Amino acid sequence: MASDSAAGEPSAPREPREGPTGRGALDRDRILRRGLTILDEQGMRALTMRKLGTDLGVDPMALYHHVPGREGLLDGITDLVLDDLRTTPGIEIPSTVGWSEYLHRLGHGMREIAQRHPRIFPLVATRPPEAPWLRPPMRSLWLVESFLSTLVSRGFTERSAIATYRVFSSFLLGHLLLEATARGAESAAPIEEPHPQSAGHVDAALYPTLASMRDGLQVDHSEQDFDDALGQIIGQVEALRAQGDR
Amino acid sequence: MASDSAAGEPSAPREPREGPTGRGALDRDRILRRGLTILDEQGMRALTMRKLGTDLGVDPMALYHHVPGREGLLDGITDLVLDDLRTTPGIEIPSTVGWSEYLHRLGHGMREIAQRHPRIFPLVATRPPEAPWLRPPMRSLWLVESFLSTLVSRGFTERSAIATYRVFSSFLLGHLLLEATARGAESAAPIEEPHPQSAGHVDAALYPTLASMRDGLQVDHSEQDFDDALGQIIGQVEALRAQGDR
DNA sequence: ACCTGAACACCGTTCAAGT
DNA sequence: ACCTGAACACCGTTCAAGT
Repeated sequence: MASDSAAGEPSAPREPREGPTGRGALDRDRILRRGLTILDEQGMRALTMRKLGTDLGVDPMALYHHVPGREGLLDGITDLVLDDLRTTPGIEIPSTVGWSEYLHRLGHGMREIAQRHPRIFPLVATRPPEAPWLRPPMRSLWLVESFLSTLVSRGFTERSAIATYRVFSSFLLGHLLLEATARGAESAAPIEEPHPQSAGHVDAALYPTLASMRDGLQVDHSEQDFDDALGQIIGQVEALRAQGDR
Repeated sequence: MASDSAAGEPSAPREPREGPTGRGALDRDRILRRGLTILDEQGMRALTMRKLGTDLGVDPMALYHHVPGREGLLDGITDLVLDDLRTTPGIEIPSTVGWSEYLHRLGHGMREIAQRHPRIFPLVATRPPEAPWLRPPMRSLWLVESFLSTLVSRGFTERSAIATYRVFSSFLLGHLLLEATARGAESAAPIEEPHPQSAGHVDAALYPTLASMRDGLQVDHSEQDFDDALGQIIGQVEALRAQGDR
């Protein structure tokens, strides 16, 4: 909910400025947030340095004074989105909860972000990571730091904390990415809709099983499925923790 | 191994043609395969309609007679890569193996694809799915059909087959995508290398836990980790199957 | 210090014209 | 039927010039 304040209609937030090009009108944060809402509303291809510039009432080339090109803009937006996790209760100050509650909140906090920004979430998995040497690699080292230090302070050995990071991160990414692309494709189609009528039709001759199971396959249990899977993973982690260093 | 025959050096397969622009020189498959190797070797941004055209010794605009634009080109390449699974033993003719062996082979077959094409694999998760109504959505319906029909023929109920599809697909995607971005970032950097010397350095003041665990975090256990996780998932599926319809 | 405007080197795609 | 070439409407980015 925190970041959405900047994602509303472009009506009110223009007020405090003296004009579209008033002094102080441009800074990195304002650029990033405007880019974020364009991405949310219109998708990847609509986010253009030139359009973003004119959108902010400024010569497009002025952006380069605050942001290191388009690539850097995307990285900045991705980090901005992930930053919302910082204010999630139980992650902000993890010392108040046990490790399994921490994992639970982290999982659901991350899921909320993926739901809020389905068009952007794939970037979290796809952007070049801040620490490429990390296996698996990750953007936002602060998140990994928080993750590991929380587990260690709860009695995990170094080894089991690392194993947990690996199990948990790939689980989370897989689940949320699939959910996000489902939602992204759904809310997509600003102009593009390749098969408007064939949508949802399955050729029963080619794919008999698929066709007969169609009803079951299209029901959306994602909330329930996610929670089940999260529980499974936490169970696995419990086993990891119990066997400690080996 | 099957598709690599076309992805190798451009020495032998050029023979039957009379010249770079000889008649019949251009067809959809040749375009897709050339695009695939460019993507593998030079990454996303290097794949340009214009460059692909001249690369094939043809006016770039000729491509549009065989491929519906760049977006369609990417979809075609993604499908081409996934098609390699069709020849994987145990998936080609699944009736010869049990369900757990099938899942095992499917998992490892998919992993091989992700390893072979780390720059392309993210597209599998990211391209608009062929069946958006499917939860989770998926490209290549044939794969889902094969998956479900195999399970059903091994005695899975409809319900447990669907549940298995959900558990398995998100597991597989998460693991392989993280591995692929690791490899992709590694083999990337054709020109771009933002932090050549800071690479691998962690600020111990900012991230003390990360810094102290560095050695353990950078070891690559991915083969072992994948196999372990695959085993876990197959165990979960066993439980799903046993409890049948509910 | 920050913004501007022209310029450069590209893109994807359409379409009339060729063969 | 297939390929070509010019054209259109865009891109990201650099850089000298303004204020």
